[in-house]
Amino acid sequence: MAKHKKEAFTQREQDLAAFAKAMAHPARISILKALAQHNECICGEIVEILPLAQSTVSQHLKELKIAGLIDGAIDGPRSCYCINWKAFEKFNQEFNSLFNNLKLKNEKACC
Amino acid sequence: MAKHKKEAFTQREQDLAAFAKAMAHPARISILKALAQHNECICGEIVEILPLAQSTVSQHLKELKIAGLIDGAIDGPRSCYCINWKAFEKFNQEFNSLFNNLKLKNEKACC
DNA sequence: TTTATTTATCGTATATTTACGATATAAGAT
DNA sequence: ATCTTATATCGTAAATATACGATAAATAAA
Repeated sequence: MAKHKKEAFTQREQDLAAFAKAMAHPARISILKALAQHNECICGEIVEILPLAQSTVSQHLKELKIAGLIDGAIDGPRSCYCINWKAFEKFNQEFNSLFNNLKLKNEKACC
Repeated sequence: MAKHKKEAFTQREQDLAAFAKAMAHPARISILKALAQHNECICGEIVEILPLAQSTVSQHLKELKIAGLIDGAIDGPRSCYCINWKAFEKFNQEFNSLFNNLKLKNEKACC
């Protein structure tokens, strides 16, 4: 009885949650940061930046790619990743429309 | 060998990841949305909104509270929750400083 | 062709998350 | 005092996530 009930929620809720989930690990934040700081794709440097085994980094990269936060291209024996800015833009909009717009009205906390 | 290595990352990375993790489930997004739309605390209505058992909702609320995204006050037999706007403000700033600022420079994707 | 290099995937052990029902707790209502 | 209502916590089963080493795959270099 631990089957996820994610289908029971709206698509927007699921999408926002999926984006958040992709960022829900410091290693992935670190990867995203490294990619965001480079204008060009990074190929192998990421493995050296992170304190994790190569296979683990590869797994994190895969998750980020599946979630759509990064794009990747295979370039010979090496791969090439970069931030998918469109996905971030969409997340930002969703996040703001959910919270920041409401914040202006409801600034005063009640507990 | 599945021990988390979160300590190996910076505090900011861990904090951002922890915030994202709290939002990484549609049920919690739904709870946050409901709370954000109300200026006053919702007590029991949340359980009725969600398609989940009362105990499960309570568990999600607890996670959100521990992560600091919501505040809660016990008021007799019922509880009272509301958004912690300060935490959202902080997250927004961190997120923007990590990604949106960089985005302006690196708009052009490369793969 | 063989060898080296780089990255992805597989197998697997452990940890964490998710969900539920059952039960405890705490205060108001009767 | 007892019953009702609202919420939290416990126990637990199943699902997912995390990490690593080993290995595969794919190209470049020799």
